[in-house]
Amino acid sequence: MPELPEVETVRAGLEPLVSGATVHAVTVLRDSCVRHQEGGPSEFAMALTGASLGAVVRRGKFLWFLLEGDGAGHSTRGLALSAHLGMSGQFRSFEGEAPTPHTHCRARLALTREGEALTLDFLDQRTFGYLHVEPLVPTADGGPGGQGSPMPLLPRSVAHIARDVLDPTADVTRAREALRTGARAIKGVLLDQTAISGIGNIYADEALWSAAIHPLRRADSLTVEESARLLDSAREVMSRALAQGGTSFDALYVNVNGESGYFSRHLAAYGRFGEPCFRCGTMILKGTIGGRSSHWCPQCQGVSHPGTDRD
DNA sequence: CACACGTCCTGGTAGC
DNA sequence: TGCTACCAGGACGTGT
Repeated sequence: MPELPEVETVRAGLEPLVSGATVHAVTVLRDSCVRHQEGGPSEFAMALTGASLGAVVRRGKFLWFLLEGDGAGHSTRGLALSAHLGMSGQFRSFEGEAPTPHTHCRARLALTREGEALTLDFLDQRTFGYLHVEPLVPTADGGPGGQGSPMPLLPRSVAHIARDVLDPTADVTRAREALRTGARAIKGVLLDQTAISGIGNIYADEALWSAAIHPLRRADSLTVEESARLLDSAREVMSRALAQGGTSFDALYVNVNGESGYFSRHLAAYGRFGEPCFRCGTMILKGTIGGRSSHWCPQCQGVSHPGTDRD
């Protein structure tokens, strides 16, 4: 599942490829992939046709292409092509003549770049991903919209998403406080993209293991030191994955199971149920927290309810 | 207001 | 062998 490191790798791969290209045809092969487009597939195609693609920007797991120039009889300035990869989304590109679309291809953009044909396919086996064209709105703090952004604007659907773990302009104090606010389990807060973004189920478990914090700890039971440690752990785990992801797979080919970068990752908690903890040798436990599978070491991530309960 | 939980969907796999 | 039931995951809408 693409989390921040994968999405950033995709963004970095897409930008030099499509920046400056013009859309001349749009084919939606599965309507639900544009379900967030109010006017449906026809509006999506209409909005995009004739537009030029500019910078490719990312915040957390959200990705968007800034639109430039004029679409079919209308200006596309102030609009973005937003993309979310969901669990299995990926982009694939073809120069020259494009092959028959893959079974999982949900939409195809026919582009022209420097007079050459370029095809950009959006594939998504499990269909949680989506594309839509939407207006840009100002960021709340006037800061840059995200990684790769030249301006303080965000797609409307991303406006409520917090700055991500690796965003150098993120307010660290604020992020630390967000992590120790509320009665929820800390794991739930890590997955809440409005608190801090970019963390998915796998890296949430990894960050908690690394920081030696139980996933069921109440967020507001964390000390200032613990939330700082957790944020540092999340950042470290994500940046290590990014460094690895950037070199271990083709930027535009993130496999459905993330096979090219995913399984080669060094995971200490996620998926290691019954295996010995790398720190203390205790068997890693597995359970469901907030409807998500969770993995933790009962020894070194010990206490889920400090002062009352020992897990 | 804060939070829990069901929902969307597909394909791989465990189990019969 | 072939079938079914179940599970995984991100984000959001709805219910408490």
